[in-house]
Amino acid sequence: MDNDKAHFFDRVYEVVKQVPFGRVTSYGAIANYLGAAKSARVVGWAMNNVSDRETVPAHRVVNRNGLLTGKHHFEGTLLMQQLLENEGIMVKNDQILNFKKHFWDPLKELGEPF
DNA sequence: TCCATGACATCCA
DNA sequence: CTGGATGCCATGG
Repeated sequence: MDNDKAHFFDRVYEVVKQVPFGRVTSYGAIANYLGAAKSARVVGWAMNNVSDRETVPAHRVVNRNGLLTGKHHFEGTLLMQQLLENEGIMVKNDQILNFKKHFWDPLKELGEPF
């Protein structure tokens, strides 16, 4: 297997791990931070392929609309919402309220990797 | 190698 | 707001 391509997944994991408590980010933001804004789909794939759910808070990663599109991939349909609410994030109708307020942009917080 | 799918994003009707 | 279509990259049959 080519390690170069596999690095992309690890990159996603690292960024997600750096997401602070009570904050959320989007697939596109992570992809953009990695310099592949168009590869947002691959970011989601990395979440699905993630082995360490304990270290990788995938529940803090949602789509650009703040919608919990990936909640179906968790154990319970409400598990993802429960985890977010547990962090003080209000979720209504599978959508994060004040998403912009809880939004955590790696490019803005961590700064550009270059 | 080609085709289909996916936890996305963007555009257009 | 909703739905369809397109683009992107990676994985699997």
